[in-house]
Amino acid sequence: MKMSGGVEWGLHCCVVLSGAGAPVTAAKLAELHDVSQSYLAKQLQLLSRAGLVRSTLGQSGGYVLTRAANEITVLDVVEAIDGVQPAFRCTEVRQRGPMAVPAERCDTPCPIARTMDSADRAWRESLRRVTIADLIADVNRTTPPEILSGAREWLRA
Amino acid sequence: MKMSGGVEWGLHCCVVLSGAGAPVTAAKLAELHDVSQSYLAKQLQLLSRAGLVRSTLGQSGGYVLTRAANEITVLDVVEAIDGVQPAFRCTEVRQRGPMAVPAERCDTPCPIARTMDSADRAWRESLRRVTIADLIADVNRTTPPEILSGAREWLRA
DNA sequence: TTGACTCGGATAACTGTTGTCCGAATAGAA
DNA sequence: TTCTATTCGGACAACAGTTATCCGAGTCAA
Ligand code: SF4
Ligand code: SF4
Repeated sequence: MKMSGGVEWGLHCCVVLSGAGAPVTAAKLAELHDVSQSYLAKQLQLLSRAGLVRSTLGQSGGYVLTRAANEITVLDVVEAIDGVQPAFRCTEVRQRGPMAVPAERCDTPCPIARTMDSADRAWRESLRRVTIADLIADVNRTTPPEILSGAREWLRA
Repeated sequence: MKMSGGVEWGLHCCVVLSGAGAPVTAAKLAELHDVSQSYLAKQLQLLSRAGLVRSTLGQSGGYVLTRAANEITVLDVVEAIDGVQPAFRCTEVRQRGPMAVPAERCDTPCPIARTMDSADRAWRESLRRVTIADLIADVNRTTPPEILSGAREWLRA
């Protein structure tokens, strides 16, 4: 089980975008994080489709957040990039084989599916509690100020 | 993000093994669930390595649970088959690029990694609360008795 | 009007998962 | 004790999903 690595990039991009007032291009973001700009573009497309960021075309274009940082949860980003379907997918094994349970008795989800679903919900709920604003606050507290201002300056250039 | 489909089979096998007093072969389990016996064997190997089941070779051999059903949690099975490493893996983006944070300042995990780790722990904790015995109790409650006894009889043959 | 710059979706390479096979080891029967 | 039928175990391919890339359509500023 492996989550898309693009989630990490997406979260970093949201944090950076929140700090920069002007639109930032995908190329800039890619260079700042030293990752493939083509692939990062794909992740930004996903964020755009989910309505988390808005893209501006043409010169001096780029990406901007559509909402305030405290209105975007980590779960929003994860679901935008990694998808919304849960990790566990039941294949209805109980309806196959010689001792199959008839389909009309399978109206209620089996205990296995319920357990997995409950765990998945706990996971998502945990991610929903943290917003981009929380991340920013933590970054501001733990990162040397000269690096923060330097990065902001580098973005503007 | 997708969990190994073998988890579902592994859980079903644990439930079945708990009901059968005698060792059950991989071929029987595969036919009962109507899945590839070669691939199911692979999953059973993983359960064996994790110490959840014990294999007996030779004639009248097969698999048996090593512990009581209420001593085996769903998390045990998941971790045995799907692995123990969390879905999110940090690539330390912050140490790369023009505005890299120096490595000596990265002693504490960043907020993103902490958030993901917390959610992963909540997920695992939720799975740890349910045991195979709980699953069995639920199955006994919701499955027609004739199918249960029929399956047990079919296994013996 | 021009022009250059932006994102967007369609297109390949790669890693991880799924599925299969045959050999080593064992328990029971002769 | 020997032999054989039967079992599991790890090594070997096929598939899918993820990762990475490219070029064209559309847009804003000059
Ligand atoms: S018993 Fe549960 S996990 Fe198994 S096939 Fe049915 S719904 Fe899926
Ligand atoms: S900031 Fe967090 S998620 Fe990003 S690279 Fe560093 S540790 Fe990983």
